[in-house]
Amino acid sequence: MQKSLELYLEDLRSIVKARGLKHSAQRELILKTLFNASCHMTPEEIYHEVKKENPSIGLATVYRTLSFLEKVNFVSSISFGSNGKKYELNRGDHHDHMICIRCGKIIEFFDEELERLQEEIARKKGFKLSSHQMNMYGICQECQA
Amino acid sequence: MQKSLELYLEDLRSIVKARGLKHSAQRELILKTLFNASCHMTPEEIYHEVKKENPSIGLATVYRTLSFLEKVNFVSSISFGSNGKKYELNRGDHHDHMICIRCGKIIEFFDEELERLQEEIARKKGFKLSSHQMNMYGICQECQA
DNA sequence: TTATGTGCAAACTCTTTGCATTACC
DNA sequence: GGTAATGCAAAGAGTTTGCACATAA
Repeated sequence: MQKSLELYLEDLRSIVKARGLKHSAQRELILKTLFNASCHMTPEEIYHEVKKENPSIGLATVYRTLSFLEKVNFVSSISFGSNGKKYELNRGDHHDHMICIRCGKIIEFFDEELERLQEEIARKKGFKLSSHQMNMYGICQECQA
Repeated sequence: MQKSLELYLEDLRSIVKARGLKHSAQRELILKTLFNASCHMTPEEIYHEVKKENPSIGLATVYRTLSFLEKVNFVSSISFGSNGKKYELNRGDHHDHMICIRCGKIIEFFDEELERLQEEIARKKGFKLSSHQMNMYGICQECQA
């Protein structure tokens, strides 16, 4: 069962309240946009999407909100070197990424053994793992054709 | 046995010649700097280091050279989101990274099972793997103290 | 009323590019 | 002599910040 948008919004409101911050329509709109997204989005893409519903929103608000949402663990980002980041909503189902170097497509996957192995490697080095990111670069099935 | 600087330079010269390009002292100096580096370096750090030996070198040359060296697989980079990249010489021994989110230290590691698992996951998805990058974020042993 | 959030524009950082000049082959 | 490489400065892209105003509590 997937977590609903309503639940995300409720959780966001609790966090906002708990931190003594204020409710904001923009923040919720950005969260909603990420909820509806079927793929990873750049800040610019989010900005354009959000503008459809609220034309007066500023790009800075998108950046500020994304930083906030990442800090409170609502979203994750993937870095693309000097080409910036892409964001996605944390849907509770952790996964890693295969990135096609030809068409840019991102394929998500989850592998239990991989997760277990990572924990083990970190433990061996005395490293307290908080998160990880595994990116596999290569050519996807379609682009090979 | 580690590959010597001389060998790196020889290999670089063959590649340069094979591509009909020209020898350049700057390129070799940058390669040498990466060879001597004990840790990952930003373009800026490389620039400052290289400047000690050749004060007239330009930052653009560093960027151009790093792009070239990465393209011919002499160096690898790690992305730090909007904070740019860090480079390291490819010493033939592939490894992954643990990055301390407190002090920024990068710990390298290699795990055979992890490598094998990655190949397997890619194969299952019909993905033709060309490289991967596994970054584990957390707190290193010293910072935990 | 008071502090947070916003929108705008300017500032900043990292990186790339255009161009005249230099260096290699 | 011809072409690649360089150094410089300017341009670009992505992101952050200062500030006045708007808005939630």
